[in-house]
Amino acid sequence: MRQEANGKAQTRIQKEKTARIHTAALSVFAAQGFRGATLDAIALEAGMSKPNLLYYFESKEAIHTALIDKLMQTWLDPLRELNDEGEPLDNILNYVKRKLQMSRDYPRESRLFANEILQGATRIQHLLSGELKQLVNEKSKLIQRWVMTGKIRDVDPVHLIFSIWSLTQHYADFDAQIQAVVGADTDPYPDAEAYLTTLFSRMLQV
Amino acid sequence: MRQEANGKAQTRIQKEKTARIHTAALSVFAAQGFRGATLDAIALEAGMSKPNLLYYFESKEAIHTALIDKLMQTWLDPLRELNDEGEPLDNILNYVKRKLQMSRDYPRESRLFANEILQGATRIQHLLSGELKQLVNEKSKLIQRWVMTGKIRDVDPVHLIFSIWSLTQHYADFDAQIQAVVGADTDPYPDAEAYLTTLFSRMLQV
DNA sequence: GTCTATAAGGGGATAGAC
DNA sequence: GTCTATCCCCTTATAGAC
Repeated sequence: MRQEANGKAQTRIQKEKTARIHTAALSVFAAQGFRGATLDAIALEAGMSKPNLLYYFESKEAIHTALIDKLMQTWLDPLRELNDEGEPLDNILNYVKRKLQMSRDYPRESRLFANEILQGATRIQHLLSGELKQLVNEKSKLIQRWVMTGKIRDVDPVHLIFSIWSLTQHYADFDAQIQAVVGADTDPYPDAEAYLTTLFSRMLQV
Repeated sequence: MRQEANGKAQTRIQKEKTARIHTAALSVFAAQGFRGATLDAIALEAGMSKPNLLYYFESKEAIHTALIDKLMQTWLDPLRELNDEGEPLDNILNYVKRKLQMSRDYPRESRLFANEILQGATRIQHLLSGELKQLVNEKSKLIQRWVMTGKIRDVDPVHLIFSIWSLTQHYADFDAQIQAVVGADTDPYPDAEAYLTTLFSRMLQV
């Protein structure tokens, strides 16, 4: 039985190994989905044997859960930081840029999340209808106030948030399709940022 | 060996069975992904035994391929029909509405496609970098002409197309998340259509 | 802590009776 | 055409030596 599987005190070597497993599992789960991922593939990617991997995590499910939990802690941070300081439109545009940057920097995390939602979100249902819903409601009110006070044009706040998620995560999740269209040698992100800035500016600017 | 696995002449009963398998497999593949889907689950859903299922399709892979091929025949039809008749902005708005309607009417097809892209699109790579890319280039030129002649505002045509795909398919693919936020008893599509119409109108109207 | 060997079970596919 | 029984590989997880 592993002693420290739930994030308690760990030796340096334990931390290093669990981190390597996290990284390897993230790659494999993001690329293959939960069922498509195998412990063999994760162990290979992490450079250790399968039993060794299972010395650090008690099951495949446990690795996946750890990854999802870790992801959900930070995934909503950009939205949480949407606030009432400065110009409302700039705040929204900055949120869009930050989310797009996350797609670029953490495409595996985005795909892990997308796989989870696409297949019914059974493992994170409680987070979606609890914390996520609550956060969307809260930020919707903020956006609604901006509309009421004439800071931005009239818009459905909830669908505005959905559209930001959709448009930014698309560049990570549908990367295979985007690369096929623009060519593997072309970086789509500069054009994407320009396009999204234009889109939200024109839609919201009074 | 099945004689008619590749869409040749079939008896009425063969057609009916293969259709039932298609429908069942679509549900299961869309919900679970290729690896997550099992022949047991498909057979159960189709109301027949597993060997019976394999009498009509020689393998799990064959069922999946048949579904993907069928899907790809029609998936791009709305974009193909984007043309130069009538008002450019109306054409684009109609394309958006039609794509959104497809998400509503065919969510399983959308998720099947999303699963495929998300996991690297290895099985349809040739279609993406062939037919799809070609079609996007062609329609981009059309949109570019509308920009040049001042029919719509200046916009990156390729990213405009990406954004239409992203925003409309999002309502099918991320349904679990959307339902968690708006509530399972609320139909998000009317608001979604209003929101997307506003979005693209404001962005493109001269 | 890490390994080799292996148990246990799921799942794709086939054999052969009817 | 359809079924029951079964094969066999793949995959998760454990046993036990080192």
